[in-house]
Amino acid sequence: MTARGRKKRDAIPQGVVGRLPVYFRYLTELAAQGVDKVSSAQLGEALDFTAAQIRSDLSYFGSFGQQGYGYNVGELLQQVRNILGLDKRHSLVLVGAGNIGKAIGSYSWFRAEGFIIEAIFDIDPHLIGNIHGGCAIRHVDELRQYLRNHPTDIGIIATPKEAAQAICDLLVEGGVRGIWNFSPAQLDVPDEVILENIHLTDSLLRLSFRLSEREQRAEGE
Amino acid sequence: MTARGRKKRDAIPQGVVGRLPVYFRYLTELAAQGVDKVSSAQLGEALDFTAAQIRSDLSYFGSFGQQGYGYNVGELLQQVRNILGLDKRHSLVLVGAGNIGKAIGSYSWFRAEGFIIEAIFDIDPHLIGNIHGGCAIRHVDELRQYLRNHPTDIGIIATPKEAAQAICDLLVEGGVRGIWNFSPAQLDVPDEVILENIHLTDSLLRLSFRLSEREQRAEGE
DNA sequence: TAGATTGTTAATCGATTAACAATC
DNA sequence: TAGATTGTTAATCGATTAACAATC
Repeated sequence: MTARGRKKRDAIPQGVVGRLPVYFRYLTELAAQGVDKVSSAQLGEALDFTAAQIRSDLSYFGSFGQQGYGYNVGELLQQVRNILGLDKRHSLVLVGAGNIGKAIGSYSWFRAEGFIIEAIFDIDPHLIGNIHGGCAIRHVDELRQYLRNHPTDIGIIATPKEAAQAICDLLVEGGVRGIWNFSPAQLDVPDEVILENIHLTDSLLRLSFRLSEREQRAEGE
Repeated sequence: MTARGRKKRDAIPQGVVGRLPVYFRYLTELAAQGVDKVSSAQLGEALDFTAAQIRSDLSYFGSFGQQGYGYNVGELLQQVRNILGLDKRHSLVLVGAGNIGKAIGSYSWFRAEGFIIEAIFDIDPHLIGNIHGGCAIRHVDELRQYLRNHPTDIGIIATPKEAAQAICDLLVEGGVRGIWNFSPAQLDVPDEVILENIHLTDSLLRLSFRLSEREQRAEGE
């Protein structure tokens, strides 16, 4: 089966999807430094993967290198950008204008890469009308109507846990194709909607686990 | 090899570590609902894992169930809490009091579970002295001295990318055992320090990737 | 006791890596 | 051309799952 053949048929494994952004970040850095050539061995060294894994990952999407040379940084970066969907503009709505919502809304990287927050919603009457990053904050009651009039790719959920599923349902009903969830809730979405979670507490618990694992190992010795 | 034998010897696989916080979250919910019994089949159904995987995961740490009955929710939750290290208090410092830093600092869940932010640092003179969550913000120049006087378990990095590695080095030198990194930087830490990243941009890129993957699949049909 | 469900072993599946022919 | 490095195949490794004896 050819690489191109695989592209349309099989789903890309989780592991590969997880590494693509890492490649993107590093290639961006190399490009900024003016490096114009890189081999899979060099990439592997820098990112702590094996060279074989990098070549294997990239081959899911095509043949971007040249035997005896390696990869052209600018060209590979462009390919990875396209693979990640950064050649398209994405429209977003942000629900929840609390601390996390504000932090997300003010991250300029997103906008620079084509992820445009078109509207912000909150339930707190005191916040309504405030301008945040060029966006007026609207009442969450307007969300349904807004989505009817403004087709939206991605809904960001930055509400408390209790509100998250209801907001998620509204977003799905309103036709978003992806949900970026910052609440600690375990959300239910239909198969056709992509759910990506940032579970801060899970992350801290993994860290905590590994700390005690280390401790116990140290004691055991 | 017995389960208890494994505990001290082998490292716990990534996958298991990733699922433990999910078990913890769901068991907490069950306990709050007053449920007192649960089987691996029921857990699997609710969390979308196989029953065998849940039993296998738990068996790394011991035998917490009873044949013919299942698991006692309260008891299992307590065990998982201990496994995750939630039976210990953890001291933290937060570096970076911008939007993300403020969001993290105001998450009350952390404190409730024993993760206490003891000090906050920033480089902006305008912020120094401000009180945030009961903590005065100090200048980052004091970080080294602070860590000398206050042994600290975990350092949180919520600075811009450019400052992250330098802060990381200071934290490591100051003796923290874990780093919780919110900057987009790819940090270098020595083997004995645990690094846990929240890479927001990677998360958004994974979502973006899966959206275009879907699109292309839809077109292909 | 009969029914249910654990903890663990063996079988399966999938992902990673080593090796190498192809070729720049 | 000789040296280097790709893309891919086959071998290896590890994680998941099915099955079941043990037993509450």
